[in-house]
Amino acid sequence: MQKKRSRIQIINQQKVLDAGTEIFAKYGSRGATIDQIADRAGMSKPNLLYYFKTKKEIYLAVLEQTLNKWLQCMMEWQVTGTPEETLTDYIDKKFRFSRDHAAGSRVFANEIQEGAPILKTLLGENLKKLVNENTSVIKGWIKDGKIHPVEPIHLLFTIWAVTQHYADFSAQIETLTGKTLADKDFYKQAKKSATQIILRGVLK
Amino acid sequence: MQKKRSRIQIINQQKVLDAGTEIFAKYGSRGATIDQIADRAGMSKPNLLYYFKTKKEIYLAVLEQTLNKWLQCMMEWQVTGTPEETLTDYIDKKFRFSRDHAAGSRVFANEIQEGAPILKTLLGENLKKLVNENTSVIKGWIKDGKIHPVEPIHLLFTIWAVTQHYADFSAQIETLTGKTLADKDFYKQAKKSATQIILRGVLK
Amino acid sequence: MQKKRSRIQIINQQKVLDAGTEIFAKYGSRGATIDQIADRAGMSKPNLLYYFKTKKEIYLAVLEQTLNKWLQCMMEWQVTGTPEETLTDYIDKKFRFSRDHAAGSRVFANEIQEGAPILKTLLGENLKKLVNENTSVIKGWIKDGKIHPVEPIHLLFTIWAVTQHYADFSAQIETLTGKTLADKDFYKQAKKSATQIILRGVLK
Amino acid sequence: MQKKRSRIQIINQQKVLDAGTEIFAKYGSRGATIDQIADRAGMSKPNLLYYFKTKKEIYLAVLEQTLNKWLQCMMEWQVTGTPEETLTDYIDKKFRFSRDHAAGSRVFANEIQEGAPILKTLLGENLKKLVNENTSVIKGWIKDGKIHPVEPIHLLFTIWAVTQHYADFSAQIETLTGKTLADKDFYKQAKKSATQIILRGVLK
DNA sequence: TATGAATGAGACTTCATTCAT
DNA sequence: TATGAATGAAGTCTCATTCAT
Repeated sequence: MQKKRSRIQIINQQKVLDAGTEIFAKYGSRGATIDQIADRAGMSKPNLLYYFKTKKEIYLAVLEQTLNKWLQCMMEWQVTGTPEETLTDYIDKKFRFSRDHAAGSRVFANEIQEGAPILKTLLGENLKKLVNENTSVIKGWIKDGKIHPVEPIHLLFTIWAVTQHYADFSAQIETLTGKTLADKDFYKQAKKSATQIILRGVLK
Repeated sequence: MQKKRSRIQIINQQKVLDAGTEIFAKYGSRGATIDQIADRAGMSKPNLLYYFKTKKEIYLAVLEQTLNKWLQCMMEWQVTGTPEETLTDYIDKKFRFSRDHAAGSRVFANEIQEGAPILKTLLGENLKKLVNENTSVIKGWIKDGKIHPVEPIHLLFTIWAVTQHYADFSAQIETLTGKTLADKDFYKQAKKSATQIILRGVLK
Repeated sequence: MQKKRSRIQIINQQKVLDAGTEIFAKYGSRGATIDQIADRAGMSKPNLLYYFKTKKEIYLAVLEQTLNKWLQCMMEWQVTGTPEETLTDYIDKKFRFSRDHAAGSRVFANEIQEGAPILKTLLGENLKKLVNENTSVIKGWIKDGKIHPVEPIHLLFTIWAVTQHYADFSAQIETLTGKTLADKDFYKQAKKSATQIILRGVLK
Repeated sequence: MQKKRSRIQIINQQKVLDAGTEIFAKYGSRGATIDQIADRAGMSKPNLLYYFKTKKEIYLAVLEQTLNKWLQCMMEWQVTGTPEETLTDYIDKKFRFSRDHAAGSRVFANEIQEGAPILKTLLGENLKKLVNENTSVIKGWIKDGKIHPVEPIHLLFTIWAVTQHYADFSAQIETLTGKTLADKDFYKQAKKSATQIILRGVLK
């Protein structure tokens, strides 16, 4: 029997998660303070702690929520189409994630920089499995002569790098261009450029 | 009259900078503690504070030192050669920076995620100027029909993204491959893959 | 006009008093928390506070309830009989109190250790008067040559010490013997031993 | 190689232990606050925490220090002499402990009331062994017809009860008599009365 | 009568920084 | 130059109490 969560509980917990995502994205799990999170969530610190007993608990929930969305994105790698279709679709999904979950992406980046003490246990072997599936598909393409020979794992890293960059370095990008992925034209342009380079870079 | 710096001073200050770089890379400017830095530097906290009066001073020095090395790397963009030569050389330099200054790169990444409050003043318009120079060159190549038309700034972002990814996400990469850029073969493979994709992606 | 107390009110207030006695006995007036008491009383914290407005109020009520029972016990010192009868009866009553109100006895012990800030005002001169009456009786016995000469107050302390020990140190006693005063045989044995020693110790 | 402890460290740690003993005696492990302890020790809270990292650590050290003194007292049960000599000596030692370590005795009393979560592990089977040795001796006396038949364990409890009572209930005793064991005459009187009653209570 | 939600005060603990040697 | 000792400020968390329903 699962715990009943009243309407207000769900709303407030989500408020905390959203605020926490923003703050953890900026300052990391250690640098972030409950005060900051409570402030951004628009509630008092003790009230926040009524919903999540400890800072760690908030961090965990933030990580988990982001992870779920991220895994969903990762798993939707469509293996049925041609390499061009598959890669285009994958890059599209990753870009969408970067735009819609920029802060979450940065929380991940931070967690990884801190040595991923939590993520490792949350992910376990899941990521490895997903990656193995993806690289297998790429290997197949190469064997079938559909794309240029390239180390599959590095192709994946390249895609991740480019798509996540727009989320993780949005501050820098905004300084240089005045734009973020929230800007529709900029988003299209960024996605188009990245897709072009990568596709042309591997397709025969 | 500038302060005399004895031999031991120079050595110890560098010890602190190295330790600080590692710790700030992991935990950000707020999350890092002087204790951790002193510990890694192998000196007592008060002794460390004899060399740098405050935590902020350490952070600033770390940032500045990394910035100098980074700017040097950025400015060595050789505009004389062909696009192929120029890009190959640039990617090579960025990869070398990622390998030799992985922690510094992560300090940057953190600083940018925190909103780059210090970097902005340290960089001022320098980065914009550099970027403008680079994009001008790329625009010239396109106009001359030497490379496919791409948004120059996004090409730059792509290169940065890929090259920095190996430094900033080394923890994740190590989990998945068991390797880091410190591994010679892995380094070559990564650089080769990235270079291939990007060059093929833009060259005609 | 006194407040009407409904049936449920009386029941719940007693629940709180019982739970409070247990918890205050373990952790003292400061160390005990309303949460613990509410938990043990099987009601929510706000509901508990509907019956007693503050923690102090609970503590006071617990103390007062125990005090009443204790005074009743103390006042039933039967002066009419022989020393043997009187002491036997007194020890019996004190033992019964220890058995039936072990937790209450420990609440007292705690209160006294904390300096008895409340008890002092609740007791006022009552205890002194009672003690004076008792010591007078003992003095009479001595004068009449009925018992060995002994400082009356120390005889009282001895009786209190032994009888209360079984309540206040029941945890230790249980560790060593596996028994408590709730065990009928153990209770008889303890009372018999104590009575024997004390009676033989003072009777001629 | 054991940690070096400078002179001032030893002094300050002892200051904390003494203050801690007093405060824990009054308020128990939960009710006591670091502020109170620091206050009584005459040092600032952070400075106190420089010597003992947590409140629990102080509590443990207090308990351990008292335990050592207590065990020493318990183990000096001189089995060589007559029952009269042995018991007199034992009561004397227990009284001295009550006088010299009254606060420590109350810390114990509190710890036992809280269920002795720490003491149990610190003591382990030690106390049981000690008690078994003592009761064996008493059984021998009874078999040899040297003392009246009594349950040995209850004789021990009686002695403990009376001797500890003067420490654990010193507040009450002071209220009633205006004296504590620190008063030489009162100490002698108390010890004499207790010894008389108990000896006469068991010796033939 | 009962309880989920909210909060200010205060307790524990960490940490940057200073002092004294 | 080096470090043990000390501290104020700030951060995490608990808890008595109140509010609203």
